[in-house]
Amino acid sequence: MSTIYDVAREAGVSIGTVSYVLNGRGRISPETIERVRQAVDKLNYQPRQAAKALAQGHTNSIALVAPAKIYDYQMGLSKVIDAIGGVLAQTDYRLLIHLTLDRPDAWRELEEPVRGRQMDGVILMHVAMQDPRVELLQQAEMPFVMIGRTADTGDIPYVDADIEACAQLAVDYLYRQGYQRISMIGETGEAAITNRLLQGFCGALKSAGLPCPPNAIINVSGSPEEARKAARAVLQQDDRPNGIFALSDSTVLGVYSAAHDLNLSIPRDLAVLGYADSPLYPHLIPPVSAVFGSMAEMGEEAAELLLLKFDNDTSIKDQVLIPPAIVERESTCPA
Amino acid sequence: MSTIYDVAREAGVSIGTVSYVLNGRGRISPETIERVRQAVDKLNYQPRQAAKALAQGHTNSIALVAPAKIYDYQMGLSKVIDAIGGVLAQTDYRLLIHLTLDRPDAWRELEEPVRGRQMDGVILMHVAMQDPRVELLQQAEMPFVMIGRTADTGDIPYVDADIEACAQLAVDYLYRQGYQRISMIGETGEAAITNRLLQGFCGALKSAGLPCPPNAIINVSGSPEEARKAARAVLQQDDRPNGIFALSDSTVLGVYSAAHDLNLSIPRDLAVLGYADSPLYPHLIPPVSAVFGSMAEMGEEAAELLLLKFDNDTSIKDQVLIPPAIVERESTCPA
DNA sequence: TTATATTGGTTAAGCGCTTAATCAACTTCA
DNA sequence: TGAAGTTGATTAAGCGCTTAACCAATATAA
Repeated sequence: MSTIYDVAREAGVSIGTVSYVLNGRGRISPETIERVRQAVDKLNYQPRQAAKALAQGHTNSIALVAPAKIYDYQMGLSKVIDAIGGVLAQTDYRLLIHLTLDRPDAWRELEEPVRGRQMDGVILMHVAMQDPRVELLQQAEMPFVMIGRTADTGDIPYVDADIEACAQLAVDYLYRQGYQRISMIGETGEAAITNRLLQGFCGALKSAGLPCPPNAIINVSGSPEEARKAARAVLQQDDRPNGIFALSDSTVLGVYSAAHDLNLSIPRDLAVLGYADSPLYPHLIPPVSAVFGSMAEMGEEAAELLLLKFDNDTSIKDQVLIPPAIVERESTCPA
Repeated sequence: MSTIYDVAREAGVSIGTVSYVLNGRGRISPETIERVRQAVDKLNYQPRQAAKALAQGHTNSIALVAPAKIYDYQMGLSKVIDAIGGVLAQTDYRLLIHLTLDRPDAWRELEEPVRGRQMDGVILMHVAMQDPRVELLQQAEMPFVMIGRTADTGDIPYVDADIEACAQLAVDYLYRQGYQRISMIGETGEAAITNRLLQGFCGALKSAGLPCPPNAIINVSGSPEEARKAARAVLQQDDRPNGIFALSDSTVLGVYSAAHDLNLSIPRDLAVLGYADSPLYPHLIPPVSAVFGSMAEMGEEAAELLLLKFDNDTSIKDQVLIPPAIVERESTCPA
């Protein structure tokens, strides 16, 4: 591999000049620029990133950290990547992705890169507020933004769907479609999220003049199997729900299976409303209606927020809630 | 952030000693090691990766490059990551992930990191042999291994499922289950792959004493919609197939929808056999039988192969084919 | 006792860049 | 004509590590 010295020699200039040309700074004459360019091409030169990073004190890359749990991908990872990539393309930042396996202590794999400054900033996606990585980032004074979690404390920047509004909208919508007995099933992860969901849920019921049932939310782990079991149990009760708000695509899969088990037809006997913008939804049978805040918007906001942090702009709003919308498909019987 | 100088001062030794302690090399007394350790802890020191990389000439990280196309995730990305992670955990290599968006020229985003030596090696997953990135890696003399593609030329190292054997096994299996009119639908990507599939497909038919039909393989883009249309067209023919080998999970989704459109019951009227080990398969209705070579095995092999390349071990077999297996679920009517 | 290893470090060069400071050669202007 | 910019470079220090080479002190062997 050729170095900046080779290029300098080839072009008959000093390495400083080469550096200035490559970075478009300094005062260099057009002829010299051209000579350097040609030398670069001829030698097929590309600056070594480690050297650049060491000299500059930053790496010009940001990392997206997300769980590798497969069904989470469906929850819009690619849309987020797309959006972040779009924003970063305007800058000279690059995007690294750290997918964390679902193993105990897997978070530690982030320690070396973060504290060793492999990146300038981090976007944490679908990572719980209490996750040790949050503290890691804070202690390492690494700028970061969370996606898909709403913080309770004021000092953690995040972009999230307005899940309270989501729950409200979901219930509202189902109710208006004629489904009056509504349950939520899914993995809420944290108490804070559960509470926010219940808030929206009960709020919607109340404004419809209905009481807020106990056990409105059925918490299951992320796997479709668990959701299937839970849904089956609920759907066998006397006063079984006729509308289910399923909090992830894997929950939807479970609920669909449960409905099939019990010979319930969707949407005739049971409405299923998904959460998030899973690419799976249009392709299940029947296609799944869903409520969600745009992942693309969240990705964009998060990226921009992080970039602002780099300019240590303190005047920015650190907490962004994306308003939800409904996509109507066939699992909820459009009136 | 503290540097190695701070640690050296704190421990009362030279920076060389600190470096030796941290890397477990050199000859250092237990007492000195302890002192350095304490200084490291006290100052919360972590070596800056850029400095380390520059001094050592390598970064101790390898990159997994894969398309960000969402349905591809299902084809085992997380299993591959898991497997690679498992292998790398034994070493001191770290795994970076570069997800390439489905945009023209998106491959160029790999140019800077690769030529700038941000990683020591690359694993290319589900990337075509003719992809410009292959040439990029070769020109940059960056060690790499491909996953999920079989090379025709001898000089490109790869790990892939034995797709010829997959097709053969698929047909064989369907045939034995009583499905005699079999079609393949999916995105083959390259002519080489199509040919290999046909080879296995027709081989199996021939050994069953059947002729090899024209149009045995229906090539569609990766989207479920296209697969749905194609499947619907095929299933409306006079002599419609009663068994379909669907080459990806998104194809399976399309075929399932098509069957539903035409009121065909799976597996009674139509058997559907998926390809690859998608986590989706167990959760569709009915659960999807599939044939595939283990993604975990592929990931492991690829990682080990790459590590061997680092020791420029030339004596290694560069081409690995993983033998396929069948997972029987309910979409193919177990006899 | 003297030559020879061994132990436990230190020294300093080098990795390949960036960039502030500097400088020589021209212009411009009073 | 000389002082003051301006242009287009060069110089050299520094980023934070690694590591070969070296060295002093102590242990071992002849």
